[in-house]
Amino acid sequence: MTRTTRGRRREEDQPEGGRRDARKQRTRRALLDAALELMQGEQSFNSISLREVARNAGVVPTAFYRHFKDMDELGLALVEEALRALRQMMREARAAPLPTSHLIRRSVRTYLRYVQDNERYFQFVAKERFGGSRSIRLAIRQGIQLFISELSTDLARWPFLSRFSTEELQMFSTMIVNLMINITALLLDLPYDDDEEVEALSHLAEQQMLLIFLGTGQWIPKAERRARKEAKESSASND
Amino acid sequence: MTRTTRGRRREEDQPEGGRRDARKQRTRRALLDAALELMQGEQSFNSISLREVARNAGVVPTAFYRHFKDMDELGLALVEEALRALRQMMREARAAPLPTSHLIRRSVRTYLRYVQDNERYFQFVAKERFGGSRSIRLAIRQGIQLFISELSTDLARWPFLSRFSTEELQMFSTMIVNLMINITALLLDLPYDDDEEVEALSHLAEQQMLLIFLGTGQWIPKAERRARKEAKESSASND
DNA sequence: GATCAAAGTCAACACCTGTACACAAACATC
DNA sequence: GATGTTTGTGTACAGGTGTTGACTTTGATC
Repeated sequence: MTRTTRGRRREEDQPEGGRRDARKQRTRRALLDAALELMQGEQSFNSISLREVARNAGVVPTAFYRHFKDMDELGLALVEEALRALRQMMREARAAPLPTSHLIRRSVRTYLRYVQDNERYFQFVAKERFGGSRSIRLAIRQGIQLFISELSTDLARWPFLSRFSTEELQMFSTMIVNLMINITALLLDLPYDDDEEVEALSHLAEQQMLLIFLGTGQWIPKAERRARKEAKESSASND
Repeated sequence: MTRTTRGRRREEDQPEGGRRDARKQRTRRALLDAALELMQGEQSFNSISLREVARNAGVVPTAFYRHFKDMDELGLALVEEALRALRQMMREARAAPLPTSHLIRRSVRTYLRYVQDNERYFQFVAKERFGGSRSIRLAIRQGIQLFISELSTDLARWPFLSRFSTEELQMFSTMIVNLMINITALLLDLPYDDDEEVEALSHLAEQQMLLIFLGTGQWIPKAERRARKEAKESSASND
């Protein structure tokens, strides 16, 4: 698909460094940015028009088609960008792991800071997670699911969680991620970056996460549950 | 505002039982239903047009204005209806309290059944909670907040939760409600009422709720936390 | 420098949108 | 039954929409 030229092109194949391509990427970016900007207000993705996006990108409507065949295609591109950025944040976090002291506190704050820095993307994802077209919703959910899986393999390394099955770890991760998504939505709805409010949200998230970890501490792994049940039954006569 | 007639009207004031009023209510309902129906598909609320709603209600566009001044006003009416129905469900649940055995299991199933029966409203709320206009978002959030408060006063009656402050109970309730909202969204996205899938979702919800309750069992009330800390400090010399 | 495909512009189309206004029918009140 | 209000209809307007096809400009390839 990329090979549109006549098939020659040897030396500089990967870089795509042509002045032409640079220009193309620039207006593509402009279109994506325009869409993101338009969604900052009241509008949802499928209530903004192709023409609006083009206008906002400083380009004529028909030029849009040189980059996306559809608004839907642009939407999927946005989802992909947003999730890729998120995954990278997580990869970085893994590379430089946080010290275990105050781990929850630090993780929450790092994440919320990241949300504030990439507000536009999160705004978009939050709105479209349930409100978007089927394809967009699916793409987002898939991305989040992947995120959950990665988190659960991280959790598996913790000593006091190692006794759980992957299925159980997935459940814990799901709850943590959902929790953070809810907090994210609240953060995005704050009128302006009010540090005090952000602080309150951080605290709330920490509390909720702590509650979940306390819960895991009491959770009886599925593997043990059957064993205990049998033990109880055999000891019933001893009572 | 209701008193549009010349001020007479004595005997049949409350019933509003005029043939005229009945007709008005009927088309008002038709408009609301039309909007709900249109949202069953891919569309979000602010991507459906006034004309579309009118057309779907079997009425001419200009007739719309006899009932709502705006699409936004219709949206708020839908929010109000949805939340009122939900609150009533809860009131009924309180009137005929569930037996404590398998309480979580029964509550979850009752609720999910209710969601399935009122699918259209939940579809609407789910989409507009983050995607809608500011006023709609606020109305929904306010309604959910009220719901959370009611749940937390219910929880306060449970013996093993009575030691917590209202603030803490609110947090627990928030988590439970958020959890159920997430499950609701998943339920709404099932292709068709696949009983097996619904069963799986029920189970998931029960597990997650159980985890939270396990967490509350380990949660140290704020009031005690200070006390324990002091006790620990004074006993430090004894170790 | 000639050639050619890609990126962007321009004008036009058929259609849909919200809203204003004048009007007809239905009903309640006297 | 006359009168006035309410509910819904019909027409019209100015403007926005997605998509088309033919065009110019621009940069890469030979």
